[in-house]
Amino acid sequence: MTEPSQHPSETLVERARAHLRASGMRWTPQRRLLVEVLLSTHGHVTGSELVERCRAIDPDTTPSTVYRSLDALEGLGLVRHSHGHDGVEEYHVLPESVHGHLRCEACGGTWDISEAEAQALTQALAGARGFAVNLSHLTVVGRCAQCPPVVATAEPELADAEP
Amino acid sequence: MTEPSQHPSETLVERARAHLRASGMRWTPQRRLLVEVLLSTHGHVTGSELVERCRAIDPDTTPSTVYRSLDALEGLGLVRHSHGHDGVEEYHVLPESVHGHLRCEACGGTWDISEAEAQALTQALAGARGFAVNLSHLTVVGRCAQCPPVVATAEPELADAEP
DNA sequence: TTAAATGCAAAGGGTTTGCACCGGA
DNA sequence: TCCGGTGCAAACCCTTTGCATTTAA
Repeated sequence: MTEPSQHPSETLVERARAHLRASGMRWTPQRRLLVEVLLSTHGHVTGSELVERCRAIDPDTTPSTVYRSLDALEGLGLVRHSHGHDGVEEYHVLPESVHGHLRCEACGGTWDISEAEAQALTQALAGARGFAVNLSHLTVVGRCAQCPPVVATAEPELADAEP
Repeated sequence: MTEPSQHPSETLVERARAHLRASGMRWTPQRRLLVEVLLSTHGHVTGSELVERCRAIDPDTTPSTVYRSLDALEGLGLVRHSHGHDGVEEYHVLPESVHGHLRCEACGGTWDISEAEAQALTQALAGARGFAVNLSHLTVVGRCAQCPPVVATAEPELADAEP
């Protein structure tokens, strides 16, 4: 995976263009902008965030174009979407390797979960149920090491009132 | 309308009422209906599904009331919500035990994941990262044993074009 | 040339909110 | 009585769609 001369993302933009054109789709300024924004993105972004970011660069950006382009790019496998913490669609870019996500519900931080790290889960489920985990759709929510643990939720506990 | 019957849900409705009243909240026909609908619910329901189901029984049901009551009940710990497959909020009732969910992306079936079953994952993440998994927010997507495995996604593979 | 993409504006679906009235406790 | 709840309608947010126009190839 060594790119000889240029910025890695430079190459990726190039590839995105090639992919689009190879599929009979067109390489437009709007799509180029979107691809660049996507490539400058670390973890996940929601559709509306992408609209914003594109607009920050080109104020003429239109939501419909962004969403349609996102669709197109997704069809080519350049981006993928999953469901986010609040039920918002989230896109993430170029999954070089299949991985899941970890999100801290306190600080909002996110990290990747590698296949190796998820192995404990995938194997457990495969063994017990014959269930094949789709790692790219896995988001694990909880508390990261930096955030204080939950402070005794003071919960009514309806279900356990039973003697 | 007080049946001295011993349907388990009968008891739970009673408890829900007690909980509400203990918190200074009121027990209204609308809330009673919602609680009954919730208790007759197996897995998860979306807010709008709940609105529908309530409307099926009482056509005068109003969305705003349902959502507000859902909020109230959630505040008491009687229901919990998580994010669903398409990013829709999903409620599930009375989590007697904390558990996650398993969803087959082919047949749409869902199952619970017990703490024991998730232990492999939670321990792995706790050990490696000090991350405390919130099991009730865990949804694992994949293929169940009954559904055929994915048939070679024929994916463009942008990220790794050549060896 | 010519079909694909764009931009606009309007629709859509689920959820939320403001406000006056209603009704549990 | 009194404050929480209800109902209605309108607002909202994000996303999608129809259609005429533009534009990449």
